[in-house]
Amino acid sequence: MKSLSIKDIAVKANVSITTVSFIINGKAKEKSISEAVIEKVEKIIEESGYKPNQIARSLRTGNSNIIGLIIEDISNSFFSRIARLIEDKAYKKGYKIIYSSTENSVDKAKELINMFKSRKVDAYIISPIKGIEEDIQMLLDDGNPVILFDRNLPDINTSYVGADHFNASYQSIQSFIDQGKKNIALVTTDINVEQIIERYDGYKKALEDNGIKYDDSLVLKIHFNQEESETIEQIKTLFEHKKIDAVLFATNYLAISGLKVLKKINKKIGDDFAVIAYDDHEAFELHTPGISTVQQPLEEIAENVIKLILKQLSTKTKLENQQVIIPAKLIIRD
Amino acid sequence: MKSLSIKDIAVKANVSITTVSFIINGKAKEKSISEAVIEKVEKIIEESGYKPNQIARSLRTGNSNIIGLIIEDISNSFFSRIARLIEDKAYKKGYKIIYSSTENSVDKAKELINMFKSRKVDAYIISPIKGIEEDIQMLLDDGNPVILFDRNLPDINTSYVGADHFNASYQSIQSFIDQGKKNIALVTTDINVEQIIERYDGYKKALEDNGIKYDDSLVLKIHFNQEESETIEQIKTLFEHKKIDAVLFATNYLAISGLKVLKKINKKIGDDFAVIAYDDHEAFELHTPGISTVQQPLEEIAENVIKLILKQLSTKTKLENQQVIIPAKLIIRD
DNA sequence: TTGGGTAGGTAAAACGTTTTACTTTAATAT
DNA sequence: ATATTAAAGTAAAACGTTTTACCTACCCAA
Repeated sequence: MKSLSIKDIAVKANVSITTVSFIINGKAKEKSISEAVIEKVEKIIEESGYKPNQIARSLRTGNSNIIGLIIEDISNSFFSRIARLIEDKAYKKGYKIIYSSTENSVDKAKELINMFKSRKVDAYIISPIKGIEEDIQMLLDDGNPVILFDRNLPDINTSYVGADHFNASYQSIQSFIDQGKKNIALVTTDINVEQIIERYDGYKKALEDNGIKYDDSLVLKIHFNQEESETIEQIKTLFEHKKIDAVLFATNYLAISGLKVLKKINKKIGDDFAVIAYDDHEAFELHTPGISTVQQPLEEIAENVIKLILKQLSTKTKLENQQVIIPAKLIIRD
Repeated sequence: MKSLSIKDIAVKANVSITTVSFIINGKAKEKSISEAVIEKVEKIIEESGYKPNQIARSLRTGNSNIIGLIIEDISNSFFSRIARLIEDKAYKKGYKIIYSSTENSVDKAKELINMFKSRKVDAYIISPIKGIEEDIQMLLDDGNPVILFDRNLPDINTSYVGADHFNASYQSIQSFIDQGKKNIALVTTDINVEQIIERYDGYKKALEDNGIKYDDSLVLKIHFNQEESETIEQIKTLFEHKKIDAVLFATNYLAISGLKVLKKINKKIGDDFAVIAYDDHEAFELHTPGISTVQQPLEEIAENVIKLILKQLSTKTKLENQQVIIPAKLIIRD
């Protein structure tokens, strides 16, 4: 069953294709089509259930009403929740989202950009990784709206939305110190992205400002793509061999691995051992005792991303770049 | 900066558009294009970074290499993990995914189907809700490959992949009874989908088979779209006013709300109060004591879905429908 | 010498829209 | 009476591909 085309409608209504097109696109008035014709055509469209072929439309107009979303991993709750919020808001403005996960692979990220390009997406929302600067720059050079979020690329000159990772990290460490902690560990990942580096910098600076000597052996950098069992081993080693009274986990999945270790070695969180996790997770509220976390303002991030994108899309000229840095919130639980 | 077209390549190589097209599509041999020309053109394509415009391609060929994925909510970890697995596997075969969340709204689901239709997606993977049977039937009538997963629609005659919800639920209840429990509650949702109904039926049948009288007041049906605070209130009321020694939660988010209640009213899970949650969640393993769960075989579900879709896509004739029911696994923790 | 076959290619239609530039008719102004 | 303008609409080009049907030149067999 072939689907209807604008031509079928035109024939049925006994008018030209042009006329139907004007009516579909709400330009009937301005192109002085009579009320009678408008009504007739609209009725036929309604009855026949005709829907314009978006592909043909895209080919002709050059835009697709699709926004490409490139993230690290849709199965990570931070990203899936952001994705949902962005999808929601975009949907209301008539935009669809195509997403894909890079899995932190530069090659995959590049491929994704190419694929989005050949699909002529109208805009790009990217949580980037190092190594794709050139590709992003090409998009910008071609005049595509691009917004980075969660992680920034210092060399790229475009809008960015993200949480204030440095301060969030700093404050977490400060709160440990205020509780009298001295031996504070950091469990982080080795992926080389701004946001992780800032968390590290915040950790270091807070120690320094409080006159505590930075000890490299208290910082554990977990390899990104490794099996969880190995991660658990490494954290276990750290906990068992070092004198530690507090630990900041730089991501929620690392914290989850860390909590598994604690359960395994039967170490209790309490007065002599404190934990803070970066990025909230349902498991943390439920945990006994509750796990303190740095909450990223998901809603606000999504809101700002989509606001910037839509603003950019609705004007043809390139807008001023904006760097939106949103404070994260330290939630203390026990 | 306009992007390159096949014409630009043709001009540069001093051959016809047709020739370039044949080469791009690997039909050069079969169309007897000389080695020399092939090489020349390929070199130019390589150097110029030309990528065919997929939109034009889609318009001409009628297929998009895009698969539409319609789910309830991408921010639910069950769906986001399935989505990731499907995306992965599809990607390897050159297919992209467009997804959207229905939020359990019939209207939104219908809109999504229409939107996918007008975008000419090659296939549909749908976790359906009641009320869109007609729309799905239309897709099938038009010859589109459609696969349902997680939830089936009994009236629709197409392939389906999902877990064996009835038996998983039955076994959970049986395990309670084997532990000597008598007053077993079910906390479920009021959305009217197969998979939820099966869980309910399994609960009922297990009680019946063991000679325990079904008590309607022990079954709490939570309204789907309500605030979590209200859910917590309702569960709290149930726990406080009824004599209960075991409870099965029909979804993981309900279980999480339930655990929050237990924490709040300071009721311990143990010998006199047992809990099983349907669908695993990281919080359950970490919880003290560990929460037993019914684990859905995500990987297998995704695998089967994509296998069926790809098989269907690679043949032009409609294949035999398949109903793949995969056993779920009861994981006992403590 | 003719006919057929094949190697190596190309012109042009088609996919379903949008949009520009144009036509026709009627009304109005001078 | 004539020029101008407005109203109502349309023909055809263009977007970038794929694909069908064709063309030309050459070779070889009968």
